[in-house]
Amino acid sequence: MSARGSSVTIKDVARRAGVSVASVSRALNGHESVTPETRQRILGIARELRYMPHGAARSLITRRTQTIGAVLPDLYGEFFSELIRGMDLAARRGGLHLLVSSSHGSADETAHALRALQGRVDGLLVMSPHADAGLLADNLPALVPTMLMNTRVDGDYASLNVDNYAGAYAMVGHLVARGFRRIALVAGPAQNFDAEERRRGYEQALRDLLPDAVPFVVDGDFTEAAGDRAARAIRESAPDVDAIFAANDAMAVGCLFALNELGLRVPRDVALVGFDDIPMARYTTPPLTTVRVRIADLGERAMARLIARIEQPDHADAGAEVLACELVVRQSCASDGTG
Amino acid sequence: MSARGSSVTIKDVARRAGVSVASVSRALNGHESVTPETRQRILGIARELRYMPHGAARSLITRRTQTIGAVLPDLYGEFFSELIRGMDLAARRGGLHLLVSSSHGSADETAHALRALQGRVDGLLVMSPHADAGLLADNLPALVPTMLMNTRVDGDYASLNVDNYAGAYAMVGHLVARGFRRIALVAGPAQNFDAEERRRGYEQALRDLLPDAVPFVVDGDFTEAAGDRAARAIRESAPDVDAIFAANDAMAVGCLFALNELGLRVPRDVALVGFDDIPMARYTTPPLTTVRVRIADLGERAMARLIARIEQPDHADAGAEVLACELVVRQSCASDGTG
DNA sequence: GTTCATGATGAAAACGTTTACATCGCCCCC
DNA sequence: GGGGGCGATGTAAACGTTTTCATCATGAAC
Repeated sequence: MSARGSSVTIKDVARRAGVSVASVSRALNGHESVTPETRQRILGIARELRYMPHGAARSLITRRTQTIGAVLPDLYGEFFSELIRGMDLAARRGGLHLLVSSSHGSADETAHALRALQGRVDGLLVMSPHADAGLLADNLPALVPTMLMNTRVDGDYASLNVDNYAGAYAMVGHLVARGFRRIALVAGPAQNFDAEERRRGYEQALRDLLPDAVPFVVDGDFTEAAGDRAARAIRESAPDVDAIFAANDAMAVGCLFALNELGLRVPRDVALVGFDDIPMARYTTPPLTTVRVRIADLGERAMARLIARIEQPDHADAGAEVLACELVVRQSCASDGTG
Repeated sequence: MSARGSSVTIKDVARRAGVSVASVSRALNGHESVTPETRQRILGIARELRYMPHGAARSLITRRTQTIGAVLPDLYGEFFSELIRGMDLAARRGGLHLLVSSSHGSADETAHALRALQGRVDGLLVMSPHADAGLLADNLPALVPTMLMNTRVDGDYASLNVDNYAGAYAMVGHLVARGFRRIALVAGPAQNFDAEERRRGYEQALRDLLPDAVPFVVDGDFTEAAGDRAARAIRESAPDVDAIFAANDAMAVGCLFALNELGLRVPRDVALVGFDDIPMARYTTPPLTTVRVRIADLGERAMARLIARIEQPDHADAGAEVLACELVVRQSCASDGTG
């Protein structure tokens, strides 16, 4: 029928129904002050015309977008997959959409993403382990409720952090209790808040529990490839290492792969533990001892708190919350190798 | 300073700079017809005021959102993680954002998501293996460029499908060549297009290559838990099965876990193969023989085609494209068990 | 010293909604 | 029968941008 280039608007519906746009809006949004017959007629015509409200126009006037923006360092791997799942869960419960944006670990891109999200989201979930206070202060839209995750900055932002320090400390404690004495850490990327906290936990635990041991840290970047390289480097330079603590599970998986290729059996020849408890951890052979982060819960909780803040801005739950971790013992670090 | 509830707009900048909003807009968007000094003054004030353009308002007038909407059946697991990564890659290259929406496998939610995205996106990437033609016709915004993925419908939509049939056929061929004769299929969810095509490939290959064999299919739903259950069911009811073909890798991982628990060695006691080649597949023990889908490529390619359509609507690349799969042979189906 | 092009700027319309306010019947009640 | 209340509907403003068009000054060309 209409060969016009633009799509059908509320005006078209109003014209066809012989009413004003106000009535169409009211009918569509379920206001009560419109007679049942008019409403039916309008609804019928809207359906017939395949009318769909224009989101941007609606947002402009209502100041609501029904969307939460999530700015994450990356979208790659099981960790973020789980995180997004948790966010999606809570968002769906609140009837909200999820706009994900990856900063690819770059401060520039983080800034750009934050600015671009202004006016398209009702709230912001920002995980930027590499961000500093200035960046956030400069680029966070002033009036958009924001929740920071695993981020170093804690002015009076609302935030949610994982207790990386305690988790790493507990893991080292477990290894020591099992009799391991030469424990290497495969660290995460430099400048990364999570990575730094985990390393801090490792080092402090070593100081406390094995005062004579010297920390042995090899570099990594949270990827499987880095784990692979690290394991080979450790075997090369320090074959007496009896336990490898990878700062996340992805690297532990890489280590496991390399160790297998080197003909070493885990845990008989060397113990191996990780951090995060990604879904895959229980399916490796042997299943991986790790620190459970409840990644999906983290995303879900952050989203839920954010939504609460949006719905009740007065409550102003601007606190910093820390999520406890939990040691998950599987077969990859049995001291006697029998699991 | 300003204690007003609303955030700073272009008008505030204009007032402070003593110019009209038009000039501010021009300065900010890099138009040439504004003197260098005015531009500098405006830019300075904008920065000082932390002005950020309101996305919805801008979209309303420009009819561009710089955002692509992706409606996926789910956000859970490595498959979607990889898919999203590919999309993100291509989107970023085009300077676009990604708005993901999960339909949780429900037609209602798919419809709702599609409608809600009207006016917030420049293009739509829809993967709904469960959708039928009517649903899409009713709910796809008329003028929004759309790309369908792994979806049964193919009117004159632009689409991108994985060659599931050929992949499954090839896998069965490989198993037969290796000498396996009693091959069970752990199927995907009913009504799912991908699942149906893979099953069709399995059944046809069996008919062609092992005319005497009767197909043996157990139900599954693409989750690890289903794989676990299926493997136990197979061992229970048909211990003579010598190869298990899981319709996706997640279920294969579940099978592997169950088989290990049952004390069976893969591939010595029973061969196991999957489909998708998720990143994890190479890290299981033994590494998993599977059909590589190049998931990230799939997402990237779909996004790239969509962007091309948006930028050059005339070219109208509305074709149906099929992405070939590739057999990846690892150790989980060696016929002699030595890999 | 006109005329004309040019380049910088401003005024205002437009985008598609929602909603405060005005209007207009209608019915009820005195 | 008139006033008051109310329920249904319409009018128009508002949201924050971009962009067309008009305006105005400036300088060049004659």
